[in-house]
Amino acid sequence: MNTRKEQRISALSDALSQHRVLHIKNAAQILGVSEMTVRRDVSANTERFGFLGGHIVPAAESETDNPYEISKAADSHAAAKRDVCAHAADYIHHDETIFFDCGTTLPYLVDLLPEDVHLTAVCYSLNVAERLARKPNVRLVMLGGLYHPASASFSGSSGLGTLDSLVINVAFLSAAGVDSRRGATCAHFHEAEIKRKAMSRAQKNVLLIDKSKIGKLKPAFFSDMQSFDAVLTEDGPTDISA
Amino acid sequence: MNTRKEQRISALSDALSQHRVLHIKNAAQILGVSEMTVRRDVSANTERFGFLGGHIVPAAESETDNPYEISKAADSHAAAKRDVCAHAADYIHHDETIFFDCGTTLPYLVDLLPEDVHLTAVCYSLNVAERLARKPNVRLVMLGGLYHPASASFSGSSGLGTLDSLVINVAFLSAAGVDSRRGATCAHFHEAEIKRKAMSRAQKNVLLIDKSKIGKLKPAFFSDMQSFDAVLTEDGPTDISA
DNA sequence: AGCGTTTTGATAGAAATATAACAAGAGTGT
DNA sequence: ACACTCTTGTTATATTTCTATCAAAACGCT
Repeated sequence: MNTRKEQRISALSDALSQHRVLHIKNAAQILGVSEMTVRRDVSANTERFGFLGGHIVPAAESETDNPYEISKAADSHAAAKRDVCAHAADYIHHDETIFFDCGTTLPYLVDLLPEDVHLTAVCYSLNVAERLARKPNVRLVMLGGLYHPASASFSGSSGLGTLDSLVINVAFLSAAGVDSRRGATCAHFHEAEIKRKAMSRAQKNVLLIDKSKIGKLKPAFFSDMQSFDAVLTEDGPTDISA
Repeated sequence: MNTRKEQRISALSDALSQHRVLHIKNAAQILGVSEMTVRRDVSANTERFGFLGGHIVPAAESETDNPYEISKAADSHAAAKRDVCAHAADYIHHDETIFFDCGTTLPYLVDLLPEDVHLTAVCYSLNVAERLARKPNVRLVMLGGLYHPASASFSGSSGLGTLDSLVINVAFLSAAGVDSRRGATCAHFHEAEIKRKAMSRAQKNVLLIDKSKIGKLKPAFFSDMQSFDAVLTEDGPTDISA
């Protein structure tokens, strides 16, 4: 069975995968049917398509139901993270090899990278890799392994092995907890392992944290504070031991 | 300088990275300004934001100008690829380890995977990994290395080494060219290397191609046709040597 | 062909979004 | 404080999108 309707759905799906969004008018033209029919097709297939204004979008894009409950906290955290990363620009130079840690802070740093900066980037997080892959002048090296959804990162000996063959000029690290006496900690042990190895391979280690992390303690230790060449918060370079 | 406007832009950016789209009303509420101001902010920052219906979306999402010039060819290719993948479902069973090749066909296969199928997936392409990572019941193993934008895939000895430690039940492979006498070929040598290794580790090798690939020849050879346990096209299992 | 069902297109009215113009307010520098 | 500029909010209007309804067309079945 291959009804007309199914054919339209299929064609719609194709068109959408090309243009990421499609105006109903265009969709109607493409499918050779009326706008009304397009509307009906889309609303009958909410698992695949969604509406947004007068446009058709892939299902995932359509607006989440939560009209407004962005916690002020999460919101300001994000702003803080961007501020933190703004200070990191000073440590990035042309033609260097940079290690990007996983976590929610580092993606902001990648977004802030100028389009024209030419560098080799090393990462082990899907989030970060996606963004780095879009930069035209970045040579991307990814450490693979087993995927961990919680941090969108990979773990495994092959990644650690790859690090052994790399010279890293600067490593940008994040931490879920930072304490002047107990050092930098994160939530997962596999992350700590990669962080440690990356730091040992790097000429310069820069920790990027928003201030909310200071004083916190997480299960996986990966470095004492002395090992960082700089600690950047939203206020710029900061001395944690103080 | 950190004007009110810049703060809003920043906050908008944060809100957008949480919800992928944002209705103007909600944005106005979040930022504590009028809808008119939100509109002005968005239209003043077309590099970062776009409009879609009454909604704000990340810049990349907003509709491309081309109202309709989807080549019939490209269009039917996409449909063909989905059709090809539809036939592959028969080869996927619970709790097996599946290798996913890179290329433009395989992402369709991932999209077609049922949510509830539990399997270990091995891949070496960013496209495919992103999609696999979204599947709740998939344990993802990614082969890392140096990134190749042309195929969104990675190459390197660490990935090959990882394959050595895996047992693969089924490998789904793609090819840019298929010829009954000269075998399966692809555009890049680093891909061929991975494909060969993956095939050698797999109990079953399934080639997924749309029929347009038949008779074509590309620079990098990776397998003769006899080595495939099945060749699937949009017509289902096909005998290429015929 | 004839009948009932389903699908499609057209229309009109309601709701939402977009644009423009103007007034009120905030910020800057003298 | 004053004049000036820039930013923001409000209102009104035009345009677009949405929903519901009904008639026409296509389809399936006997």
